[in-house]
This record gives sequence, C-alpha cells and structure tokens, in this order.
Amino acid sequence: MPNISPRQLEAFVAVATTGSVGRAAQAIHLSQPAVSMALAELERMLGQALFDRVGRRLLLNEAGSALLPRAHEVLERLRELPASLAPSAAPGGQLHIGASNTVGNYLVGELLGGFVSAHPQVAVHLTIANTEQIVAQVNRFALDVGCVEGAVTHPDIEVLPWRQDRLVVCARPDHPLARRRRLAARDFREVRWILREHGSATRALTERALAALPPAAGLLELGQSEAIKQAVIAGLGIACLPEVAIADALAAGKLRVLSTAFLDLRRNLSLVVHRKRYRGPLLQGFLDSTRSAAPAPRGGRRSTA
Amino acid sequence: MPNISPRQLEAFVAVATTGSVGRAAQAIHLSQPAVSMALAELERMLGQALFDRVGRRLLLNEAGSALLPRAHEVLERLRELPASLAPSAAPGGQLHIGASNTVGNYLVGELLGGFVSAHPQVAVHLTIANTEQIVAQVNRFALDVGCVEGAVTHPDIEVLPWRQDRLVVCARPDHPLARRRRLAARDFREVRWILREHGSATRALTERALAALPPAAGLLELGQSEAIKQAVIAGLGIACLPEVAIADALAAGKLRVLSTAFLDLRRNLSLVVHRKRYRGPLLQGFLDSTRSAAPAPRGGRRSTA
DNA sequence: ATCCCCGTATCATTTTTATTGATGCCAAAC
DNA sequence: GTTTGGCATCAATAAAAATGATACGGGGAT
Repeated sequence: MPNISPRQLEAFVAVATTGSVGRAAQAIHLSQPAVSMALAELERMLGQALFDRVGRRLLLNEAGSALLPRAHEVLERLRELPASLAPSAAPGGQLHIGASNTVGNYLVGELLGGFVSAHPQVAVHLTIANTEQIVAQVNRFALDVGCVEGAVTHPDIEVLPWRQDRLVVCARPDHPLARRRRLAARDFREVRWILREHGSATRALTERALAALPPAAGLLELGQSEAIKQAVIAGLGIACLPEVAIADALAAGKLRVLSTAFLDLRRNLSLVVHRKRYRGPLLQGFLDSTRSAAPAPRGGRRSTA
Repeated sequence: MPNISPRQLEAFVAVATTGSVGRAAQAIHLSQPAVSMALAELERMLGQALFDRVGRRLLLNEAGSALLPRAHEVLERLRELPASLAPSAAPGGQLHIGASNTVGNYLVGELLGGFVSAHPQVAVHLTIANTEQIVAQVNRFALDVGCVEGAVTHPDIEVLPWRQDRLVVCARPDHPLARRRRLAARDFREVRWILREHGSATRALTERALAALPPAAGLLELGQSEAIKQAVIAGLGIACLPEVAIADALAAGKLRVLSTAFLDLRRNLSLVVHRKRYRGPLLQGFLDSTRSAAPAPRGGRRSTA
C-alpha cells in the first residue's frame, strides 16, 4: 500500500493554485517533469484524475476540489509542527493577503497595522487586484484571505463583514459646484466625470449613482484612484471616490466634497475566506485582529483590554 | 530547510506508543536502525529531544507529549485523504478499542454492535485489560478509545459517561440465603466470598460493600468473572458480580440474586479518550454510535430509530 | 565489584526512490 | 500548414533511506 507523500500534495496544491504545471514547478522550486510525475503518481494512487485535461490546460475537477482543502490543511499542519514545540515563540510563517484597490492603497494601515505589529516575524504578502480577481485567487487557495468591496456570492467563500466605506463626490475648490451649499440632481448637467476602469467595484457603484443624474458631458477613465484624484485637482473634472482616498487632499484644501446627500454611496468592505480553508494560528490570528481592530475609529489609540 | 517527513512522524508515534524503538520498528515493519535514525533526524531538525533517555528506556518528555497529538493527527489526516474522495464509500480503516474485563466480555455486543454493523469495512481491534492499563494505553495513543468502569482522573483524558452498571450478590438457588425474602447485613456472617483479583474495579467495589458486612468466613480469589460464576454455581460460595455477567445463569435458574437492597452497588461505565486526540470520522463515528445506542435498556430489543 | 544481557546508537553497503535534462507528443494560435 | 507553448515520457544520475553488522552503555545477576 503506497503512501501519499507531502511532495505529491505540494505539487498538487501548487498546480491547483497556479493552474499550470510549469508555474507550479517554479513556485515550489522543482523541475517541470518532477511536478508532472508527482501529480501523475498521486492520481494513480488515488485511482482517479484530479484535473480535467482540456487541451493544454488543467482544470480542477470535482475530486480535485474535494481534495484541495484537505491537502492544503495537511501541509500546513505539517509545517506548523516545529513551531508548536517552541513554547512562546511567535508563529513566524507566511500570510498571503489580497485586497481590492481601495482597501489595499488607503486602508492598508487599518487592515494590517495591528497584526503586523503583534506578529513581527510573519511575512505578509499583499496582493492588490480587483474584487473578482481576489475572490478567484482565494477560491483556488492562492490567497489566504481577501479584503474586498463588492458583494461576493460564491458557495465556497465565506464573507466576514469588516467595516463600512463611503464614496463622496469631489471637485476642485474653485469648481462652480463646489461653491454652492445645496445641490440637486439637475445641477450635474454638463459636468465631466472621471471614473475608474471597468471591473472596479468603485466604478460599479459610481455608475449606479450616475444613473440618477443627468447624462455626463464627458468621461475620463483612469486605472487608479490616485490618478483620478490628481486629475480632479488639476481641474479635469469631478469624480466619485472613496472618502479615505482623498482625506489628505481635503485637509490640504486641494479638494472639496460636494453635498450630494441625495445619493447613497455607502458600501460594505468584507473579508473573504475559503470556507474549507484550514484556519491555522496565523490566519485565525489575522481574522481575529481585524475583528477587534475594526471598531476602533483610529489607529493611534490602544484599547486597554 | 529540511522538511519533516511522514516516515519520521510515523517512527516517532510508534516509539511513543510502544515505548521502545525495537517494538516500534516491528510495529511499522521497519528495521530497528531505521527507526532509530528517523527519530534522531526528527529530533535534530526540531532542535530538541522528544524523549528523555534514562538508562535504556525512552520516556516521552514535555516536547514529545506536545508533539504526539499533532503528529498523530497529521498522519491520520494523511491516511484519510484517499478515502475522502470516494463519495459514499465506507471509511474502512482501523479502530483500536480497549475495554475493561467486564465490558469486554459481557457488553461487547452493546458496545460494538451498532458500530460494526454500520461500518462493516472497519477493522476493529478490541484489547481487554484492567482500567489502569487501558487508560495508560489511551494516554500514549496505543488505543483510540477505552471503555472502563473505574473513575478516571487524568488531565489529558476525557471521560464520557456511557451507561450504568450494577453489581449483584448471587448464590446457588439452594443456598440458605437464597431462600429468604429479606436479608440484613448480619445474615452474611459465616459465608464464603469469591472475589476477583486485586486491581479489578469489580473487586474494589465489592470490597467497599463487604466493609458494611460481617467479616467473611472464607475468601476465594479468581481472575475472571466467568470462573467466579462457575464457582458459585458449583456451590463454592457467594459472589458479587456484574448483573450482565450472570444474566444467562439467572435465566437458566442456576443462580439467584440475593435481595441486598441495603447495598449500593451501582457504578458508571465510561468511555475514555485522549483529550487532544484527533477525532477522525472513524473515532467520531464510534463515539456517536455509543451515545445513541447507550440509552437502550437491554441488548435483546432493538430500537426503531 | 564484575560479568552478562538487553536494547539503543552508529557505520558502511546496498537498494530504492526521486530529480534532472532531453525528447516526444498534442492542442491551440497564426 | 506551420509554429508555438505546454504536458507527458524516458534514461541517467544524484540523493536518500533501509539493511545487516557492530559498537556502546546501563541494569540486573552472581
């Protein structure tokens, strides 16, 4: 009775997460044939294929999906063994976190601050991409946890509410609309909007808001919130951006928020985790840190308990 | 960074459970030097000893005790991987159950019946020994679960109440005491008692009862309940035995129970499991099966649910 | 105190296993 | 139809582990 080796599991997990034998090989520092053979041997022992070979692509099939969480867990527990003996040693491992654009750029401190200071020996990898990509990577175990804006509805993904976020419409202080106290929808005729790219959750929410306004005079599409902010400051138009993204520019007097009380621009930021993902001490610790740190308004003050 | 191999864990677990490198070697079908080297390599990688070498004996030290449950769990999860893919296949593994003398001999059906019929492919190993030995083996992971009579108070052992048991005082139907309706303590002067050996939980409880009675006229000590039963039938004396052990003899009219209502001879039978033992589907299934089957009053009748 | 026995640790050799680089093969893109 | 990119296969090599023999060392017996 041949036993499953950790190398085979490692190869399988790597192939599943990267989606290709070649990338998996370089991810775990092995040659391509080694990974191919390890995977083949694993499938032979299990008596069934873990991937559907469609063309030159490997797609995780049902059996593979069932195995992936368990294999991942076994490997992680195996890696945790040495650390579990040092009594009070910090875990010291790797944590792969994904974040959407807004969160990753402007809420990094709030998201990671408490955790990294409490666990200095942990190597944290932050990947920034749009919601869809983050969720996909969490789903195939390439990321341990994601923090995104959009509402996620995937059966294998668990969504943990983190905090709320608000978009605001902003303009240069000398913009005509910026001088007025109260605004109505019809005031937004003939303005030029600057938007994020398609696929962005900020863009999606902005478009929902724009539907309630008169047609825009012109559109400008930029890939980054920061770029949009600079464009608004330069007077190229007005934009709808996360308030956390323009806090500094508001304080500096370079931007002004328009009073668009008639628009509901709030949204929920959530943490997403694979439901069957093994929550080791590191991952669990991170999730706990976000739950305890989230209610605090600012990072400067520390709670006593 | 050298990784821990399953072989090393297997060797470590085997040494920990058997208490000797040699026995561990033959248990996992390896040569003695192989186990010795695997263990040495594991300790080298962990940077600390798992056993205290006192003389020619290996005693699990603190670090080893911390590692054992985790190592055991990793190995079991690894073994479970193949089975987790077959959708509705029966688990099919090994389950090592320990039982004290009374339970193992007379309550086997009640203890194992429901489980083995529900899981035909599971190989069940039943070890019979006294309470102390069973607990010791559960504690060093040599047994998955034990079923004993005595009260266990070990910090690493979890005790799950199973069912109650009762001892009864019995004699031949033609014994002078067997003919009388009501008995008192003083009626037990000048009788010959037949007891179990020292170390037996039945013996301990019997002695507690005897302390409330007049001194015995004579003692006879036998190692097995069945032997005692036959001795009582042969008229060699009276005995205090589990009622489940003499049920058939009572029905056959070969024995009679004395009405000793003034003695409290009830005791609790419990399942004992190591607190940190990984409860895989097999072990968990067995524990569940005992909890659901226990409330049934007798073995002859089957409950519908 | 000394000898003997039992069990573990160590050593060199052999056997097995895994890894590598090269090559064949197939499907998709041009 | 040709080319490209990627996975599977093959023989050779390198690494690791298992084995049998042996050295070491602590208890128990005399």
